[in-house]
Amino acid sequence: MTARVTMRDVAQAVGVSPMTVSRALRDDKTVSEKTRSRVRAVAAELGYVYDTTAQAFRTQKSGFVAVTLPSVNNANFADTFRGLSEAIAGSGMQILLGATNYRLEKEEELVRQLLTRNPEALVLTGGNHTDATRSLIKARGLPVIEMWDLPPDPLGHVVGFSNADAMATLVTHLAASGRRRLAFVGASEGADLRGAERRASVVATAQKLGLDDVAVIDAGPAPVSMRHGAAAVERLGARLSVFDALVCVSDTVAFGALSECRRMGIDVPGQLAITGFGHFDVAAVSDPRITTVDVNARLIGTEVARVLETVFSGASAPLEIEVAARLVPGETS
Amino acid sequence: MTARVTMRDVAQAVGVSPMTVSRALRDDKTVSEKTRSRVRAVAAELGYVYDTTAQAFRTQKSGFVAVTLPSVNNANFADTFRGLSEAIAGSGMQILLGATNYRLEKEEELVRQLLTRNPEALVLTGGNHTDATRSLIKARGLPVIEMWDLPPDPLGHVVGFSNADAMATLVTHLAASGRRRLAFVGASEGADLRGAERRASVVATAQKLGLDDVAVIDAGPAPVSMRHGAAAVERLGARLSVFDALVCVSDTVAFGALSECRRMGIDVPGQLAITGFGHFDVAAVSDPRITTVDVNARLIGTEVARVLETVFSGASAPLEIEVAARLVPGETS
DNA sequence: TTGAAAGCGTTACCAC
DNA sequence: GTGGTAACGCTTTCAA
Repeated sequence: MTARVTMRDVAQAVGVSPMTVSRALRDDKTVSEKTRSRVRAVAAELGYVYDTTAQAFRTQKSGFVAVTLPSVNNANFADTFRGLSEAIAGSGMQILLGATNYRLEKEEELVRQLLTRNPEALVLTGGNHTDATRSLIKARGLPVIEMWDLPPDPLGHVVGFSNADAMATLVTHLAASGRRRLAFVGASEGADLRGAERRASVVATAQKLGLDDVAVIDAGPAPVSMRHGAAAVERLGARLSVFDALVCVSDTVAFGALSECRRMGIDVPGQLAITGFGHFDVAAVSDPRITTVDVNARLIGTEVARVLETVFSGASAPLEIEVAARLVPGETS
Repeated sequence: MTARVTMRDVAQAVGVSPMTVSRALRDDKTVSEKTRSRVRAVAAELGYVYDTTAQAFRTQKSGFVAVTLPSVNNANFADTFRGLSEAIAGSGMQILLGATNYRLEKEEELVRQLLTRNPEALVLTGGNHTDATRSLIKARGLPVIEMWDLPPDPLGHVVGFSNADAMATLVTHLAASGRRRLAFVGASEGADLRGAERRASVVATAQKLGLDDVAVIDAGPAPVSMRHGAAAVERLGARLSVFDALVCVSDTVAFGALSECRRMGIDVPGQLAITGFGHFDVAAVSDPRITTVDVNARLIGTEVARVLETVFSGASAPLEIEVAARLVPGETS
């Protein structure tokens, strides 16, 4: 393991100053064409690797955007991440990713950790944060984007949609086709805040439309998966006949529920409607296709990238970008 | 936006030297208990945030582990990432993640970029890399782990399984239950290298067992999704009756194929067996459950973390850890 | 078109 | 138990 090759080494080999090497490698036009190509050649030959850490230190610009997601293990959030990564790639920014596991305390810990890396911006999922998280961020005064939600009191920029509105549309759709006895299947109270918003909206909308009181079925701790959806339906067993629609917190839960219904010989949508949320592949491909809401997860990522560009180019007024969530009727309702 | 609070500021406020602050914040026992708590209190009061960039620069240790994955948008790789993140969290290492989109040239570009951040180790998916990637890494002499494969000529450590063996087991299973006319459904040649290994193994094993020649069905460019699986079956139409088993490159493709078969009224597994790969949730939950191979994606991540710990604690001999992939019989075969 | 000097915030090392 | 000094590799700034 030989010592690291630095600009100084390259400079020595070429017979110029480190400063000239620095400029040459950045394609600074004030360096003569000839010197630039010499420097490039020698750098390659010596196996020189640029040190971004040193650059970040010197310029006090890390080139990092810190991002927290509840989980990568969720096709929606993964889509957002991909949209963001790909759209941001050109700008030379690196994403520093952390998963909160749907827990605000974990988010706080993560933010604390991420801030020590001097990110130039912070992207958070959702509008709920601990007080400590909020003050950490405010004290730092760096650009923040909250996504996947439309928080009433945003920390900075926002790219999201109204989970409540989206769910209201879904319930209205169910009511229009004659469903009146709804059950909401989601995670236990507490962890999944967007899920909780959806639940509250289902309950409120049903009430407004004069439907029966919504039963809330606890499918387990967040994140709730396909298995949780199936298990919840299995546990309900015969009591399922009380309902004529199962409103699931996500497509994964809905798919689990749908599969279990098949096993139990329940006719979907004949006896029971099932709806999901998120427009996951599984909803579009399953037979029957699951009625769901497309939240445009990928676009959220892309839009966040656009906001970041705006921010880095000097703009300052907080942006609020609402991404449309739309009903995608399937064959389960 | 006030100037950044540094150790110097804290030192001044406490009335000690920056050096003492540095030690105190690291809970160095040579600093008196009293001083340590004073320093902590003042640091909190001033809103001091530790600068990891400066530390990384000074110590020449970045605290980063660079990881490349073909895609985050794949439950298997996401599981590996999660296993790795969670297991590594305690060590204080941060993951620097990049997605290659299943392309070696993109991997090369990523590795180049990631290396400028001085990662202390590099974790790559698969054993195939461009020559440039290989020499970049070798020149740097940093610990490397290749995962998800058992490369014949590894760059360093390995945590993986044999895609070929796993697939051979699956084909043997199909042959044992009387299937003889197999079709392999996967991505187009080129991109998905683990997929290509699986394909080759299916073809070879079928030949060895005296089955009919395997038809290779191109479901599209990697990554192939549920939709691709469904579309491939739809395109086959009546020609599907030529086969008695569909061996799919992944569970997502298998699920798409299964759903389309349902729509077309094809009896699975009566007329046609379907197998997947990866033990995704969808395989275990769907009705019928899909026969698949559990590759223990999460464990791969955990084991990579263990190897990293070993490496960071000073060990040097290349480790090769084989993670068992096992057949998970379902109801589609 | 090129170079010299200074410094970003932290810590290893040695001194006291 | 604490402090002074120097250095990590780069780029800003000013000078030539």
